[in-house]
Amino acid sequence: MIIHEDDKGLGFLLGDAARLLRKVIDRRLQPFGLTRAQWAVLAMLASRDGLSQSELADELEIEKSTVGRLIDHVEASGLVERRPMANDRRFWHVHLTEQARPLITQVTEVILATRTEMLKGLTAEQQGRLGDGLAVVKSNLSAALEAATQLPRPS
Amino acid sequence: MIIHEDDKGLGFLLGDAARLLRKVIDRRLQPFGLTRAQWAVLAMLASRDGLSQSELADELEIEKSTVGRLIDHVEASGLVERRPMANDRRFWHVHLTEQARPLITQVTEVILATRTEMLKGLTAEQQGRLGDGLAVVKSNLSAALEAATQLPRPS
DNA sequence: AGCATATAGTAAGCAAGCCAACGGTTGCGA
DNA sequence: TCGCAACCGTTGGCTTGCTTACTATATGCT
Repeated sequence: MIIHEDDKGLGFLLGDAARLLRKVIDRRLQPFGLTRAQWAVLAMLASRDGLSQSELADELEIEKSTVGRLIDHVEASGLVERRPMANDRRFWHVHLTEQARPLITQVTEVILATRTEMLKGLTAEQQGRLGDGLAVVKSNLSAALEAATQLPRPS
Repeated sequence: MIIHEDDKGLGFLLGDAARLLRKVIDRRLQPFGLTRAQWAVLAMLASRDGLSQSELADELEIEKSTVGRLIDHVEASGLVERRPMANDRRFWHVHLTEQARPLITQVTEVILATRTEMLKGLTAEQQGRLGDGLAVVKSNLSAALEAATQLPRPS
């Protein structure tokens, strides 16, 4: 009765699901001129406007060079604005523009609809367990990454 | 007690976990001169040698243009060979080379070790439920993608 | 004061996805 | 038989991601 797609392994399953999700969202956001990655930036700023690029990189867990390019795009689209900081000229605060607000409310609906569609057929409890499981996996992988990075073993 | 990383939503969680997994595997496969995507090709050929590129694209669920470039890489590494098909000169069969075999057994161990590491702290039943949940999500997303694609409704 | 170090952001290069468009083969139908 | 449709693979262009290296600015230590 259970689906048990074990042929390809959980790792591939995880990658496939994530890739599919990106594909679906990219398509649905195309009419808005956005991609999934750009939306992640906007969504973060919607709740915490004025973050610096490095803070954004930390929150989104991607590299700062990637964040820089993403902001180039959304800034070119006029959705975001880099404002210099007075006391420290090294970094910028990234702010949403006026025209971003209405677009964000629209896109949020699309995203939420997609999420419920993606979780169709799962009970609330199953969804919770899925989230818990993914969180465990994520923290295991973070640990593995750090362990691999610090080659100098602390003995 | 439960981790419940719901702030960013299940979609982001899924993407984050998948991105981390790719990062970890890419690092661990770097000594072998492989990436995660190239490994996917080799793993598929290991069980079904001689597939065509289109068949590979179907199995791996990625575009044929992506498959073509992946094969360019692994072919340049000497792990794979494009053999013309006699009766139909349109396509090639992709075959593993001799030197690929031992490498595949080595890499398989790394991959399996990473999988168990990624699932550390989850019981077998939890792992099963995680896989089932992901499979449901994946099939929901596939359906969403197809629905979006076929604009001409068959009425 | 002055130099070393750390930090914010940028730039260049590569891999992997996608899409769209093209060229070469095959095969079917008029 | 001829031509058109379908199919396989390639190419080019775009976005995102990582890595590494670089510039500019701050800060801290001597």
